[in-house]
Amino acid sequence: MNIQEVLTAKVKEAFENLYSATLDTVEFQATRKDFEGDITVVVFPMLRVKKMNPAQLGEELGNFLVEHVAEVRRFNVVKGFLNLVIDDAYYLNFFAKSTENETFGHATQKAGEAAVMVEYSSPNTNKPLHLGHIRNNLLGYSVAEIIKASGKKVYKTQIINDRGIHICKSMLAWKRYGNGETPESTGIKGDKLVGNYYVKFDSVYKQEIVELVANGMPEEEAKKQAPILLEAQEMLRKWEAGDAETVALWKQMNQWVYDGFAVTYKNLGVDFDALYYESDTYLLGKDFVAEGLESGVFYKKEDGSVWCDLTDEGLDEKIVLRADGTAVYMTQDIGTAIQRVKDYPDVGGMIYTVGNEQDYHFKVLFLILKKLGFDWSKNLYHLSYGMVDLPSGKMKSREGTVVDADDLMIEMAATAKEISQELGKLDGYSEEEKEELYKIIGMGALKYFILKVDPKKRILFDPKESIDFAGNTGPFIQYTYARIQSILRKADFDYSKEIAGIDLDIREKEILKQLQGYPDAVQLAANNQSPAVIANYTYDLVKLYNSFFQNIYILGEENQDKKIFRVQLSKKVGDTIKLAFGLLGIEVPERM
RNA sequence: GGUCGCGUAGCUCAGCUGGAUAGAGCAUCUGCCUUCUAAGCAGACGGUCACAGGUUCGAAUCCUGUCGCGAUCACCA
Repeated sequence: MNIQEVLTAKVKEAFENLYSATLDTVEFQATRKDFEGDITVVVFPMLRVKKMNPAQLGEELGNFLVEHVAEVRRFNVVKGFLNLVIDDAYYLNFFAKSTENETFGHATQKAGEAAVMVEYSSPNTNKPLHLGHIRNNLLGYSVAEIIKASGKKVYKTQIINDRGIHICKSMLAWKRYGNGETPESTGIKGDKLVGNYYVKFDSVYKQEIVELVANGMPEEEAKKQAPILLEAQEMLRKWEAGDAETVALWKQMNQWVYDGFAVTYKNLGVDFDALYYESDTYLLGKDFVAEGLESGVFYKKEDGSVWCDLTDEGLDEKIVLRADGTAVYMTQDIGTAIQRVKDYPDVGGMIYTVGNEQDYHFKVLFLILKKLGFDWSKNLYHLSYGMVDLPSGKMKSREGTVVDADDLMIEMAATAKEISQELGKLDGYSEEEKEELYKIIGMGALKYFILKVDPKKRILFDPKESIDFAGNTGPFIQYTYARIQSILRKADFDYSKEIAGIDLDIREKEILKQLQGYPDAVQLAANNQSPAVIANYTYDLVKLYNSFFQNIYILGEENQDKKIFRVQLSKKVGDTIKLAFGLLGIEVPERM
């Protein structure tokens, strides 16, 4: 039981005894630094129940608590705030218990609790991943890990957009201009190779438009009539008809892309439990449209197209099936969602990690699934995040204004290497170990940089300004972890015994208070689907620890019990950093 | 134009379901490596929380309006 729960009961009891009145809730906050105390009871809300002077009420409550609650040492009252000083013994006792649990703060999976499916990444297969995908992947992966740690079973999934006009464009350009190039023959990473032809397609397409316009065709018309576009559309029709040659090329080029993505995912450190391919699912959903048509959820227009009327919900009408009977995006999303619950019957809800440009789409999708009567539809969430923009504006693959994911990761490691070499603390590490470490630090900087900001806010990324390695950054936190490991390596004595009865330094107490808040931080992060909560929590913990580390001797302490406690405390902070960073997908180094 | 999101220090961001004098980092300036890793620590400087109303004992936080930025409103995905 944490101190807040203990005090809630006692304050209520005090109220009954002193004023024969009943409190529903008791409001707490951390005591401000300017006053003495560890936790503060806000008395203002109590005035509604018992009308009296807030300072006097605080005074009387304080006296009662000191008398009846062992943990409360003393108190002071400032205006309507009752500041309580909590006994060191309480924190030592909490600490002893928390150290028994290696994964303190992470809940074990509760029996009977429904699983959650988290979708993220979901790329198109016609071009390599860029910084925008990095944000998506890091967010999705991290939220999945956080929800796991909050006590639920999680499936990570993605839907790979492997079919459609976009991949046909790359295929066509490769067929025309590729001269049989392969990743093997050129040494170019598969997704990059395919992406090159997507860019090639676009430049030919643009050229054709210019020529058509020069010959007198209106631009709108030219955009639709450019020969290379018509040919790509023809290719898509062939694909849908199952044309052997087209399908073979499609398979081959997609495979190149998958091989390339696999490398990027591995370097990013993300993984998936279940893969869905659009080529398998794009026809799904039609049956449910038919059912919905029958039950009146949808209606048919004269031309045969099927719609859902959402004007009652303040939205528009939305098409769910084309006039020619083919599926639109919404159709397959309906089908895929239903398919997933069929495949994984323990799933009770889903989280879609998709940019905020699709807010409207998901609002509609969830409403439609609700109208179709699926009870799990109430547990569908769109983890909507802001775009990653450059100073010049949006990233555009076709125009080459993207920050490539692979390149960025390499740059981050290179920067880490530069800084490390300047500091020169890695004597005794082999070149291999060093390279591995540079990657860990570089990725730590990148991941923390992205995850520490609230998902819904957009990020401006300036390639000219490198990501920081000092201050509120991943490497700062990793560095603190490495410092702690250094202490632990040097602590060549048995520090396992439980310590009680020592006086705590104010800095030690602050660390203990912060540690006690870790379980709440995990739950809050899970509820808000926000890795930023974990990032900020960890930063605060690390700041407190560094202040302690720099101002108080640990191994140099003469009192044996204090020395042991400080080593234990260091270890616990290190363990917590590792756990928390694990939720962000960031590794921690033994040295740096 | 309708809808949704965002607007906090020069820059990048915290600030939970309303609570004390709004907090960090970067940048600028001072100190600190002959005991545990200076990617650090200790400190200084820096804010009309976009603006205007409202609710409340109390508003950066909740409500309304205005302004600014972004997204979206396709038989595209």
